[in-house]
Amino acid sequence: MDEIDTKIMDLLQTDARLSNRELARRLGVAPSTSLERIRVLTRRGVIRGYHADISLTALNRGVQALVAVKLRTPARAAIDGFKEFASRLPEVISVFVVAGDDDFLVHVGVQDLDHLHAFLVDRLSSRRDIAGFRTSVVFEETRKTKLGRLESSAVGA
Amino acid sequence: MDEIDTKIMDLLQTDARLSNRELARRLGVAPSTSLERIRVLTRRGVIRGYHADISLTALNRGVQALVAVKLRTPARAAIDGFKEFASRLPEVISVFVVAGDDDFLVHVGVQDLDHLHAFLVDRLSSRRDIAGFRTSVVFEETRKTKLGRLESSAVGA
DNA sequence: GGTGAAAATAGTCCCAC
DNA sequence: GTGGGACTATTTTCACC
Repeated sequence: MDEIDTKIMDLLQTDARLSNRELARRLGVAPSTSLERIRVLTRRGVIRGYHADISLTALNRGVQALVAVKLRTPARAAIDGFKEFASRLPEVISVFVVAGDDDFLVHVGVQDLDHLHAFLVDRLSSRRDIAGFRTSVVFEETRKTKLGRLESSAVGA
Repeated sequence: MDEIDTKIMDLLQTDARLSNRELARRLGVAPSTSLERIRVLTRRGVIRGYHADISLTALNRGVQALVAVKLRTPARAAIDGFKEFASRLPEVISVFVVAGDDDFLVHVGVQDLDHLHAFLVDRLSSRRDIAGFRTSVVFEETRKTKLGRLESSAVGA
């Protein structure tokens, strides 16, 4: 994982459709070299895939919310059960299994507030395994398009 | 926004590096047609970009957390100020400005729990504009790689 | 809007270093 | 692990439908 690999990750995070030729040019290596680097990074699971970023509005998901869910009995079976359930709902964008005040944070994207309401009362409230949930409607989201690699270092000392 | 556009969004969400030729083949249209469709979708802001999905572990971010932040005075200036601040921190993956019990939900990714601790006490606790925060450490994340377009419909009635 | 063919450009493999 | 070169494939434009 040297400087070239880091730069490949940076460049492909910014524009996954860069041609291999252009990638090689920016790296200062031959195209065959960058191609081989990409292959290795992919095989090692460093590059997990390439995805188009589609406007949520175009997907009829102009309204987003983060729903913190607490289960009645947060044991393995209940957690796995809810996780599977939530992941399959079309409104759900991502599901975080967490430690803290809650057991899950569910990121949902829906058409409007009526659909958010419907999601909460029809899909969540009816589940017996949920002790309760708190909903945070999203006003604005800032997502980093390019994530840098953090220094591998000890803290403080 | 017809069936072909929808399928383009699906296919490019799944694999942004699909060649235009292969895309056209799967759509059942000529390559020049799919190329033009992509151009229009991009110009209209439906396709926002193409990004490689890089393993968080490879980026030294094996530990993730969601931090719910409450400001002392959630007025415009304070909100914008904290949003700018949080977005610039290298540990931060995304920032949600929300309504509800909190003012922000900050998604962070760091090397380990020591670095999470350092992030919280060094970067957040020192800020005078923060009334408090709650941290949820992430055990597991399930993110949808392909987001479908939701039906455009009224709820209930 | 969509198509097909031609010209320009890029991807990929092999082999020598 | 890297780079050059040859071969193949893809992208892109454009006149036409």
